[in-house]
Amino acid sequence: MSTSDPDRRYHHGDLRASLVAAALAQLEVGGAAALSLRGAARTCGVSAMAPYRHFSGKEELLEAVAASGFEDLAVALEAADASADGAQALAAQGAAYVTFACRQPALFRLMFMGPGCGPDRSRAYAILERRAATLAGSRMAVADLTLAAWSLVHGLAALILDRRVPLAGEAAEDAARRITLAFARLAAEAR
Amino acid sequence: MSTSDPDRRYHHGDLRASLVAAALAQLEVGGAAALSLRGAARTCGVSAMAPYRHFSGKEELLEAVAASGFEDLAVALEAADASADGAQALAAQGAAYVTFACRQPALFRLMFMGPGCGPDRSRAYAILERRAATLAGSRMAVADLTLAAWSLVHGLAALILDRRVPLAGEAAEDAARRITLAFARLAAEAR
DNA sequence: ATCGGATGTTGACATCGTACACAACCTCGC
DNA sequence: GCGAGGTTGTGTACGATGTCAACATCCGAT
Repeated sequence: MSTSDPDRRYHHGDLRASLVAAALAQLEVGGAAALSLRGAARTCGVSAMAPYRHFSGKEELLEAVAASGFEDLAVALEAADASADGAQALAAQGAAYVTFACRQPALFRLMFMGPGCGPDRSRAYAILERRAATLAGSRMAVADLTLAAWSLVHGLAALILDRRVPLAGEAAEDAARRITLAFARLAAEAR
Repeated sequence: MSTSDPDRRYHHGDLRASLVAAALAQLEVGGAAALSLRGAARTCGVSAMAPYRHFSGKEELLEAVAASGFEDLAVALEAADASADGAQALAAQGAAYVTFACRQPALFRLMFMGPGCGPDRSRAYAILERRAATLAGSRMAVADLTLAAWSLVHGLAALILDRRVPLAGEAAEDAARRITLAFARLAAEAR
């Protein structure tokens, strides 16, 4: 009707994307515990049941949030993978991985420890594998090297996020670069 | 009173331990999502408020559960650390770490991704560090080597648990042993 | 213009974590 | 013995959450 506030249209326009954005925002400020379906709906100015028109339930919303996180991760890794030197590039990827985790800890956790554990070898994996292939040799197959490199940075990120290791901010990224580089050189020399 | 059922004593006897055990059991069957304070109380045949006499809230119960998990982990790592050869021992520790995670996935998650993120360099860390010290050299300091080894197995475990990697059961442990061993040898040779 | 599907709303329910007040029990000092 | 006082468990209540069912509103194709 003509008299009503344009912000209060019955139809939201793009609720699905707004819900994902709201969930992401909530994730950043309050951690995973503060993420509620109702809260996201409230943020979008919509009723508690509206999200169910776009997601089958809470879990599916979280999966969508995680998916958007994987997109960002892939972009960050691709950007870091610039150096011509294989070991340097791998180290840069490692640092970028840890940086991503440190900057969006709750998102990172959700992406990996979340309820949706789909076996999706993501785009990020492909980027890493491409680099690892240039370093692999007889001592370590490509698959193992890729898995080792990924485990290394993933574990480092996880340990840092959970404060299992006294590193934070810049120091964390430095450690990631240093360790990934050492690992890459070890692998390259032993080829 | 003499007529009452002995199972229905007003005092439970050892509620605290029973609650931790109940939570652990629930964790194994239904994952972290199925873990509720009320549920644990119900399992123990006690009112919903009783747990608050032993824990300040849900978080503290979870911390107690996690602590019991760390105990078990340390025991498992210590048992695996038997071999005289440093690289072999490190590989065995890595396999044991992954095995632990695979056998009690929800517990493992709770221990690390749980709400309580205390900077406790646990006993498990000391065991690992001792081994790593025998392999470190000029190329990689003890601290970095320890951190790298831990990150490697921790990341591997995390990726396996979240099905990010197509490994399960025996294959997972094999991969852990293989990769940890390769890493340890690389480090030892480059010393 | 209208009809149907997509989108949102209201109301209700079970469950959860937790606060407050009260009851049963155990352990002392006497 | 026995009663005082702390310890442990109970009952009730409140607000928040995820989800179901039924209903309302809107937009686009016909």
